[in-house]
Amino acid sequence: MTVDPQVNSMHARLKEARKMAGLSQGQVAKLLGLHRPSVSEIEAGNRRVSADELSQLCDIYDISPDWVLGKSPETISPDDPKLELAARELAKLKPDDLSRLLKVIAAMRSSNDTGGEKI
Amino acid sequence: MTVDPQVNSMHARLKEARKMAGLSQGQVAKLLGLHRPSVSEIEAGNRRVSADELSQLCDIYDISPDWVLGKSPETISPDDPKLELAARELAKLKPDDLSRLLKVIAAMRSSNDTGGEKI
DNA sequence: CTTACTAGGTAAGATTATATTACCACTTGT
DNA sequence: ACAAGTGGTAATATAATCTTACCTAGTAAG
Repeated sequence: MTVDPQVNSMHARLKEARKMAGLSQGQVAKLLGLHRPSVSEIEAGNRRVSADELSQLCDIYDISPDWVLGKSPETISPDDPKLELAARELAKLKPDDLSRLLKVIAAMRSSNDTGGEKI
Repeated sequence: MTVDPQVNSMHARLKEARKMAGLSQGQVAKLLGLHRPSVSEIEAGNRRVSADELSQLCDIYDISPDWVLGKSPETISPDDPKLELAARELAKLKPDDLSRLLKVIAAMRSSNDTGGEKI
């Protein structure tokens, strides 16, 4: 998802997630029962987000609260013992997600991957 | 972490987590920069919790936002065959691919997707 | 070029929630 | 009994959000 290390604030992540979900502020506002300016101010960092709103936004955008609040590992040092970390992360996944992930892995291995493209 | 099926609301989980951490409302209030009645009302479900406050509470109680918001995924049993398969596949990845994958995992965690879409 | 439509940012007054102080009851220890 | 600690709740002053409105930029047609 975010692959951009400069997206480090919650409101920026929420904005990014909305765009990734292909939704407008107005659509999100309607889903949340808010007015559009409220969504605008939230994404500008000028308005707080309640825990309930955060929960709904995570459902809408299909992201996790951990990630929105910056509790998920965002950057991994290239020379870490990454396999063990990956194993720990895998254990946290739901079975369906793990199945999806296996497909991602397969796709990665079979691609020639000239680098640079986002997931 | 979990466990009491009757603890199904966020404020109840926050109260439970505070007690598990062995803290009083007054101590938490001081750590959060709030007054004690605010903590009391939060745990009674009469006051909203902002995302920032939620984040701080998770740090203080050593819990995850996913759990507080009821999005904690079922974990896969450590001896799940799919987990071993995934680990073997991960070992075949190039380092850069693995780094990218870890980010995907972080974003994917606990997202509720019954939609069965392809990746 | 003009019109219309969509998306998004922002201002101002009305409305609502929170902050702050205070007082209450209960418990524990002196 | 007393004091200290914990937690629930009320009243009002304060701060936040809501709601409406107006503005700009971009885009697609006429």
